[in-house]
Order: sequence, then structure tokens, then C-alpha cells
Amino acid sequence: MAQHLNYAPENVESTDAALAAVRQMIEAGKLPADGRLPTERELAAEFGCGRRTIRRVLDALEAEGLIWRKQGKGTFAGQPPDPTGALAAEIAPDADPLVVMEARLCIEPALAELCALRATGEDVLRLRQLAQRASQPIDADTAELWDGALHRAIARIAGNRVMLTAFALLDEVRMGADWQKQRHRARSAETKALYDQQHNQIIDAIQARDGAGAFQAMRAHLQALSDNLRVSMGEADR
Amino acid sequence: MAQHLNYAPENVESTDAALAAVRQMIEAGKLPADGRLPTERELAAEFGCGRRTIRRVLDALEAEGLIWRKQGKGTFAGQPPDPTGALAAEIAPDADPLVVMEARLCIEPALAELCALRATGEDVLRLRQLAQRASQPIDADTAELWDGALHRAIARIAGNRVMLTAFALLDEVRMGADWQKQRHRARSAETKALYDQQHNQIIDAIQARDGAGAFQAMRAHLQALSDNLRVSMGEADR
DNA sequence: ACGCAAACCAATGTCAGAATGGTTCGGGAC
DNA sequence: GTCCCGAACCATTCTGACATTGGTTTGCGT
Repeated sequence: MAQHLNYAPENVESTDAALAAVRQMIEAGKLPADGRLPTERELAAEFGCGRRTIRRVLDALEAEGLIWRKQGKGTFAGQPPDPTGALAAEIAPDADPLVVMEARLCIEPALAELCALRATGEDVLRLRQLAQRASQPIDADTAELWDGALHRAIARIAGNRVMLTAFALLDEVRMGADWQKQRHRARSAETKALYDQQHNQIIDAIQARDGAGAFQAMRAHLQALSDNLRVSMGEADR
Repeated sequence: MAQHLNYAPENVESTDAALAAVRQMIEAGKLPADGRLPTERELAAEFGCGRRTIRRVLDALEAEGLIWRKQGKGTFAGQPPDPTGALAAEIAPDADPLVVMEARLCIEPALAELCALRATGEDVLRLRQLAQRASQPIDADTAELWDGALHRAIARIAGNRVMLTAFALLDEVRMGADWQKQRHRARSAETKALYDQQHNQIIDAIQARDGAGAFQAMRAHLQALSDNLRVSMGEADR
């Protein structure tokens, strides 16, 4: 597996050139919307080299995390997607918003706790930016979008693949369900301010590496969301 | 939707006869291993009635929870399965046992808390039985099986469809992963006793409707499992 | 009014063929 | 010997056409 890297001069030149070309092809954004790269055979023909050389280049890019490959499917730029769509569609039809919120109350505090243990300074900065976007005085739909992005970022930073998949499932159910469309449109200024404050409390705890604090802050935030939801549903069905 | 149930006499007789026949067909266990019933068209031909009548019979059985149907697939006896297999297979290959255990530490305490709020007396009885089975002096494999059944039962009693799916996903990853085969085979008598005691603490809290207590007890139990796992892995990779 | 029969719709399973990444082998250049 | 190229083969995935199945509508008859 561990190959020694002493190529003959001309080989170094050709493989390096191909690597640079493919890398530029990826970073230039000259790809279809789905990020699909040409097939290995096409790339080999285009650069006038063999498939084996192309594969070594792609191996490097894959190890670098720039691309991902799947046999029978193709080579793609970016990160491999979490294939939770099918499962979410299965659950979404009979998804009671309160059930979904209860699940969020179970999972997301734990994610915040993990996030507090693993977030880098850069991560915290990105969370701050997202919270700031969500707090801008814009329409409710956009605010909801940035709020979702913030919660997703926390889940990603938590750094546990299994938990991330579970969260992605939950997130898709939440977004895909019909009740989302008829949800509480009118956020009062007070609740908006409360949510912003809670977002900052969560991020403060994460920045301070305070796992328990992040857990509690996230739980309080979701509890507020849940209460708001329950009120706006008229409390008719519980 | 809400149909009045005053059929003409001869109709009552025929549909009732068909209903009884299909019900008996299901309960007699005269079905393929997958629980598949004949198609609606076949049933109609067999009983000499129309599809509409058969559909009304199946509607009743479905509302009763005895069967489930899926367009393009068929009619089946029993409960619809949670289709988490594909997702689990996707994650399992690169499933670090410690990552899985961390996810369990995030999800299962919350499930135990929900379980404490919703378990009936009958539920508690069943949990006691499972815990007792797991504590019998049998080989490690069988004990692990009953332990899994106990945790699954807690997740089911928690009564949240979304959380149950997330747990099912986690459970399949845990069971399907290769590392399961080379796991810590030898449970010492002390750890075995500890696990039994922790199981009983969890169930005690559930019986007492003590959500926070169930949460903590489950967390402590999984923490012990995690510690044991970390030790048996030689602590080489963390 | 109700059941029956037929037809159509939408979703699913099945099957064969093509495309693709993963792998192995032998030949040739240095 | 080492490395690349070309070719072939394998396993997985996608695509399309077709049959099957539950879901639904329509018309006829009792």
C-alpha cells in the first residue's frame, strides 16, 4: 500500500501535470451541476496517458477529500452525500410536528455537547456568522433557513458520522413535512430576540468548551421552539 | 369517509364470511415466510366476490393493525418494517466502535427518559423479563442478544417514531459491523453483575416515572459499556 | 344503494443491457 | 527491475421496457 514516491523524471512530470489539470478542472467549477467528473477512461484519453495514471491522480484527490468515487456510479467533486432521503420520505407522511420536535429535543442537545468538545476556533467563527445571519431583520422564511443552517453546522462539527446521519434524517423530515408550510409564520419581535440570545448562549458554551452548558442551552432553545409550536397549533391535539 | 355500517343482510353475510376467512388465513400462519398475502385480485377470485369487497375487508384488517399494504408491492401480515437497512449498510463499513458507542450515549439516555414517561405497567413487566433473561448464566453471545432486546424494547416503548427509526439505524450499524465479531468475548463475572444491576436501576427509574433518573441510569450503563469496550480494544487508537 | 366488472393510474419489482470504478494480467520502455 | 500502458475482466450501478400490484374511477346490473 505505502508506495515509495521516487518516480523517473518524465513520469513525475506527466502525473504532476495531470494532477494539476484535474485539480484545476475541479476548482474552476467547470463541472455539471451534480459535480460529476468525466470517467476515468475519458480523462485518460484526454490527457494521453493510461488509466492507471489517472487513477493515481484521483486516489490523491480522494485522499485529499476533494472528490469521492463510487463503483458503477462515477467520480464527483465535493463530499459524499448522506443518503437519508428515502428514509425521511418514508417517515415524513405521518410526522406529527410535536413528535419531530420531541426527537430534536432528544438529539440536538447531545450534538451540541459533542460540538463543544470538538469545535475549533474557525468553527466557532462560522457559527457566529450563521447566528448573525439568522438574526438579521428579514422575513421569517429566510430567518428559518439560516436557523436551520446553524443547527446543521453544529451537527456537522460534532464530528460523529452516525449521529450526523441521524440528524440529517431528522432534518429532512422536519423540512419535508407538509406542516412546515403552514407553521407559525409570525414570529413576534420578542421571540425573535429570545432565539437570538439563545443561539449566542449555545455558541458561548461551545466556545468555552462547556459540554454540559451547550447541552442545556440547546435544550432550552428547543424547548422554547417547542412551546411556540404548541401554542401556534392551538393545543388542539395533545 | 365515515361510512354507516348498515349493510343489506346478504352483503353482511358475504363480507363477513370473507373477512373471517382472510383473518383465519392470516392467523393460521399459512403464509409464505415473508407474510405475503395473495393479491387482491386473487382473493376476489378465490372467494367469488369483487375486488371492492376484498378491499373493504383488507381496509378493516389494516385499521386493526393486522396487515399492511404498499402500492406496487403487495399486502403483508404483521407490522410494516423500518427500512433502515440500506442506510445502515452505507455507514457500517467505516463504523468505528467508539463512534457507535458515542452515538448510543447520545441517543439512548433520551430514549430511556421518554420511556419513563410512557411505559405502562405491562411494559415494565416485559422489561423485567428481558433483564432477567439477560442475567441468566449463559454464554456471552446469548446474553448480548437479550441485552440488545432490552435496549430495543426501551426504544420501542419510548413511542416516538422518528427516534425509533434513528435507534433502529444505530442498532443495525452496531449489529452489522464487523468489529462486533471480534468484540470483547469475555465478560468477567463482575462486569456481568454490574450490567445486571444497571439494567435494574434503569427499569426502576422507568417504573417510578423518573425521567431524569432513567436518563442518568442509562447514561451510566452505556458509559460502563464504553469503558469496557475501550479497554478491550487496547486503547491503541484514540 | 350497493356490489360487480372493467379500465386506468401510480408505485414497485424484475430483467437485460450499458456504463463505470476496481482489479489483474502481460507487454514494452527506461 | 521498475514503472507505465493497454487490454481484459469483475462488481456495482444506472437505465429502460415490461409485468405486477394496490389505489381509484367509471359504468352496468341487481
